[in-house]
Amino acid sequence: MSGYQASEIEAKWQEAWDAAGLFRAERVEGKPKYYVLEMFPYPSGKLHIGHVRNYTMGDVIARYKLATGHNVLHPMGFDAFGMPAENAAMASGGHPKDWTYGNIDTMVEQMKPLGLSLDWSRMFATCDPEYYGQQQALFLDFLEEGLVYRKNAVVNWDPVDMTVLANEQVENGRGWRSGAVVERKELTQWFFNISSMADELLEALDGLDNWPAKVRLMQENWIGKSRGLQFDFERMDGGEPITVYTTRPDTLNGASFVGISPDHPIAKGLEGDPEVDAFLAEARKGGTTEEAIEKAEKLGYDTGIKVKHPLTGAELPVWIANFILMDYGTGAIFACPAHDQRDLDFCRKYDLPVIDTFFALDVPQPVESEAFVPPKTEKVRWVDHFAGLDMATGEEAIDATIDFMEARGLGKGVTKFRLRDWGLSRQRYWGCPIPVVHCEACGVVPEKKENLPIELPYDEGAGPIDFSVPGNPLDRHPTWRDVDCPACGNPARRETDTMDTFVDSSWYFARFTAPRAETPTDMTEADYWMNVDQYIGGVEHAILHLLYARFFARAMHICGHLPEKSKEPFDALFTQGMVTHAIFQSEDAKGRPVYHYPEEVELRDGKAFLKEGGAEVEIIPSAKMSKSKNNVVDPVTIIEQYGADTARWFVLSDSPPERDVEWTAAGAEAAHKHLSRVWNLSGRICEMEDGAQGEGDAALLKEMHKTIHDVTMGIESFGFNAAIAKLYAFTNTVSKAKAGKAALREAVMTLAKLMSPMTPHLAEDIWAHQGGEGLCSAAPWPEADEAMLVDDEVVMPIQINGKRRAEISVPKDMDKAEVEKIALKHEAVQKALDGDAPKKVIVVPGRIVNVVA
RNA sequence: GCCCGAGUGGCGGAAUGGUAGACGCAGGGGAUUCAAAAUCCCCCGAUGGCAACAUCGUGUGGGUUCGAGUCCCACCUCGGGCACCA
Repeated sequence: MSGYQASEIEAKWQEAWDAAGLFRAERVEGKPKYYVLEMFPYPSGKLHIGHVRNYTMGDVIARYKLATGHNVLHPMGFDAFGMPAENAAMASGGHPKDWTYGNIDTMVEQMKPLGLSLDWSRMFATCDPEYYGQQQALFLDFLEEGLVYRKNAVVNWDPVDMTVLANEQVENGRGWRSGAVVERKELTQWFFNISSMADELLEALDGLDNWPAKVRLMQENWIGKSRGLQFDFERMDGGEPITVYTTRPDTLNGASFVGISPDHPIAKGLEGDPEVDAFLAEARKGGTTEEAIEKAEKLGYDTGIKVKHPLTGAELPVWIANFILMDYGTGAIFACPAHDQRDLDFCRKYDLPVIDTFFALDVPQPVESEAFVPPKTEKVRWVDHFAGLDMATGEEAIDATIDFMEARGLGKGVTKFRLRDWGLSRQRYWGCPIPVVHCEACGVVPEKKENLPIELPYDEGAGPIDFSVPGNPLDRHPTWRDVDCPACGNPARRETDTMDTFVDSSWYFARFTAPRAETPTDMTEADYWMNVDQYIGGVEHAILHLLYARFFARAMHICGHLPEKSKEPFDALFTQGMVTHAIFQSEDAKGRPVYHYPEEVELRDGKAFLKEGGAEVEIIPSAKMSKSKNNVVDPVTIIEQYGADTARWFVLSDSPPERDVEWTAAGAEAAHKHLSRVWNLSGRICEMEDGAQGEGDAALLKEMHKTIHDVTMGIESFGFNAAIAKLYAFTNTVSKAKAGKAALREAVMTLAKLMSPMTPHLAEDIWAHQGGEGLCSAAPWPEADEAMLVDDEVVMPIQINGKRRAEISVPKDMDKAEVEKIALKHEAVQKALDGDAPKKVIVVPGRIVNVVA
């Protein structure tokens, strides 16, 4: 035997699985199904080791479920629309479509050698017209149900390039290409009415027991349900009252001004005044992200308008402030600087009054430069509170205030959500066209379904699809825009905006259940395969993607494309960490950083040296892989060097799956050595003489059952690293066991089966060598014998005052009193007690004894 | 700025509120070898001690508990998200 040759083994078994059609998913009524899905990749060009980890995790689950008798659906596709394809076209010419499909081919080619148990027959890319045509059909259905509508919203506007920018294209408030200061500009856009489901999406989080608590919490905060007070400020000049919404009505006494958004109708009404225009222009500078708005310098403009405080009758000025969002509440607030840091900074800057409305119980200090913002559950002392409160918490005061205002007809308790409607229009080429037509006579007209898909124009060669000029090529296309109105037949213009790529990824999981259907889904298939039993992906998608998909599933149910049970489409969610890698960095003569590829570097005693020249380089550990830092590990290289099983084993072995894992060459080497060890072990067992039982048979069997139990639990609970640790330990046990051939053969075949979800090729090879029946991948999962899991004797540590001082070995079932008696007789305990009686003795059966002296 | 996580030996990490450091890497010692590679065996948190053992030790500071890596409060550092990156 020549040793473990991964490349030969892996190709051979992949062919065998293919030939057996092992991973082809077909609906079998009555057979329990299991749908495993990893978030599908963006076709960036090359497979990343992070993908390998992600898909291996899903594969472990898929293969395990196959072995436990499930009909497994494990599909793969590509999230193929998006900006990088246009950026590539901008940088080096070519067409986004060619770039994208080229990348998909490469990535599929790189993915196949990993031996993933995927049903490749179901593969699609979201840029396939067959897919996005169905997405257009969904859009039309949503439109009919009132789930899509048009309104104005702000975008990042580059005033030099005259184009809309993505947040990513805004760097420090400036356009990435032009360098011009970005402005916030309003545009009419399409919106999904996700806020109409805000309460439902919030309530349903409670039912998602198999989602990480942190994701549910993040979504809860994002939806941001709040109860507050909505009320009017009368204008002294008799104009339309200003309606404000506040979540802190209890601080109404401390109001020092009323603030309105630069996009508020009153602010717009003042446009034309050069001073106002100048301020609004200034206030609209910068990007649209909440982060940019929060961090921007707080600016205000006194409109000169005065309003009357509804309770005190005091006159308050109305200011336009750049940090007030038109999208949240009513776009108008009252500011209470004493109890809000942002308001306080603003008031100090513009010399507005600061009025304390409550003080801490112990030291009543007036607010100076720091706002007093205690938790809403803390009792504070109120100053002349209108509802007659003296000592009360913020929560109590808020309720009392709302009651007080409602009773007098001055305001209304209102529940609002932070969640905004989902703007889906993108002024870009490489996305799903929005299937509507603008007609002068008929207005916005939906396309007829029989005209779908509305395909993107390809226009081979140079020409209309040109990215050397800023803006959307569809918008300047000479012919694509021109259509006849589907309603009246007169000349009209096609909508040139395309859909947000989040739309593409909001229903692909449903499409996988019937990827070639002539409608978005096939209800028979959807009813059988849905829901996704286990969804796996990065935490970075905790909010947007997962919330949008939840909305889409509900919307699809309303339109009859998904069953009721799929309103929550993902039964269980797991969020995995990234794969990181050290950066090897030195400096050039001018002190600029130079990054070295891992293969250029040699490691000795924890230090890194250049292979060429031998100079020492700095090691920066655990950095996110990035092309510009030269620390990307290419899975293809790893597979060529060690094989897919080694790569799979390594990415699962060291770190817990939800955390980042650091790729190290030493770790990969070690994983490969271990797999060789197992392979050799199997070989040695094959060559043994038949016959005699070994003295270690019973002990080996016992360890085997414990390992089955631990590994099974490990896989079920996503503790892959811990499961692998048990497999290491069991390998050591088997190789040291003084057992007969039959027992060893059973042990190593069990080891192979337990390893098969992680290292399926190696497992298959060992299975065949040991004469296993059929394919290892198709063999049933072993079951642990409960009787084998318990030891008759247990070692119990004895603590004295919480510190471990001794241990005793007692029968497993010995009762507490007996254990206590033995423990107290122990010399260490006797010594500690020094003749006194113990104050207390705690015996936790089978675990520990603690003597309090 | 706001929301959510994470922090344990030289390193990756293990540990239903119950013996902190399983398992792996690196390192040290030994066996084998003419020698090396490969392989196999043993040791391996810090400090003190020949040793038995003792003290300290899970980012920092407090707290709850017979007992805290685990629960609570405050803080520090790093990571994710902030609605047009996917």
